[in-house]
Amino acid sequence: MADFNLQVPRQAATLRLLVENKLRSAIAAGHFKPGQRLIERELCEQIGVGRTSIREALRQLEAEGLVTTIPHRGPEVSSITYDEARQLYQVRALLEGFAGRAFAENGSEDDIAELGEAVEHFAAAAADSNDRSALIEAKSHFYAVLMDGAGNMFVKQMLTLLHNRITLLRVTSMTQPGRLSGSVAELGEIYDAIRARDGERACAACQRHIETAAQVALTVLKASDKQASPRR
Amino acid sequence: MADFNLQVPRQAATLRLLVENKLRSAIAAGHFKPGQRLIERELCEQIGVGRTSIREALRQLEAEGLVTTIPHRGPEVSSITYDEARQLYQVRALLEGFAGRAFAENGSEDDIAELGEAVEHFAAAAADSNDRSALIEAKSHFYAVLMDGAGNMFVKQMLTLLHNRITLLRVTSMTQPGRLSGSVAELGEIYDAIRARDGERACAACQRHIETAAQVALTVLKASDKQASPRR
DNA sequence: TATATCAGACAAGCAGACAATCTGCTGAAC
DNA sequence: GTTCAGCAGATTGTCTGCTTGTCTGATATA
Repeated sequence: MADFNLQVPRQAATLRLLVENKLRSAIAAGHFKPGQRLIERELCEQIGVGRTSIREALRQLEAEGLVTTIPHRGPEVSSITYDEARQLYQVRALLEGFAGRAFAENGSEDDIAELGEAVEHFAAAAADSNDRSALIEAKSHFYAVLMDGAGNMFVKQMLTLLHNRITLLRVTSMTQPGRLSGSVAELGEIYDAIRARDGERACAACQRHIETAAQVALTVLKASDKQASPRR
Repeated sequence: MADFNLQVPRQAATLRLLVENKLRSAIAAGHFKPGQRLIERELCEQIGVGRTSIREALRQLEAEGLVTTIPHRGPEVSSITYDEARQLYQVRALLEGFAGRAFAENGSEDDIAELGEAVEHFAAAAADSNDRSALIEAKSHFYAVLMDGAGNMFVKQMLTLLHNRITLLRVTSMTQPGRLSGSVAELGEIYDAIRARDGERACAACQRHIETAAQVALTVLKASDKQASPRR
């Protein structure tokens, strides 16, 4: 954490990136719902930029899987079927398990210390039950530290992608009553295993964490999922 | 394989996709080398389309990691360091292992039969040592069948991505003398394990296959890699 | 009722223009 | 001779207007 602040303003430019992030968070926040069409001209007006920037940002989101573009009809927010969600969680468990193992085996002491702090922050946020955004923030930070410490940029990239798509589900396991303390315990287990440099255990703990989350999310999904929208 | 041909012409449109594929294969073929700048106007002339299409296609490739865009300087073909290549092969082994296991456990009999054919084709192409393109074609087909049968679209997506980026290395393990028969044997092992419905063995076989390929590729890379180009 | 046709909506794509920024070079000051 | 300011060229970033192709739904007709 010693060298990250000098060059940050360097990439601040490019309107396109701003639009991209704007749209991404709007989708994550549920402002645009899955299946909703995203009409270029409307977005131009709402965001206040030209069509070029909008189109290119949409192309980026399309590549990430957040929006689906139907030729000559335009982009819409991707929807995700029950089955896809299941697959998604499978891959996520696989990758996070790998990240956990890699962290345990190769992470620096500094990384581990930072992870410890992240766990504490999360626990603190969980205790203060009425600050949801802080909770989400804390959890994101935990994952960021975990993925950075794992030292594999591809895993990080892919997990970020998967994470974005999971937000499409609008189902966080944390929204379920009683899950919160479970989450805290699970993150704690991950941290313990990593601190002990036990790769196997860290991998298993990460996977268990995701699998538990998946179970909760999929149950909720199944209940609310009459049938999925037809594939493109 | 019974229902894939009626709707294929349906997506033939969108100039952007054509440009995208054109560029992708040009990069894969080594026509554009890592580090080379891609100037929009030149591409417009070479391909014969407007700047819009070029830019959007480049955006897609950027998201895939094939090109890197430096703000106000433009896109260039991504280069990949030795260390990144190592990470890349790690993830690939992880994901292909998963795919192999999933195929063994959930693949249909039809899928398995098709995989068998793919293996045979590859072996035949390997025997005829002077048809390189057929060899590459056969190998791609094997992977395509493998990933399809695994039944996880995210894994497939990610592996496709990784595969594209590996071509950036311009180092195929198959280019090494003597590796070819090894490859054939390894694919055979994968097929055997899957046919026996032995998930563990299939997973291990896939991982071993990638690890062997990685070893060869990384050795070659290390020899030719004085130092990597500076990160963006 | 069912089919055919038409109009509107909208993305796909092109062309041209201007602004912002990077890069390298020239020339002047020390 | 070295260093730095400043200028010019190159190239992307962004906007705008326009044309074309395609889809959707409504209207008209058999």
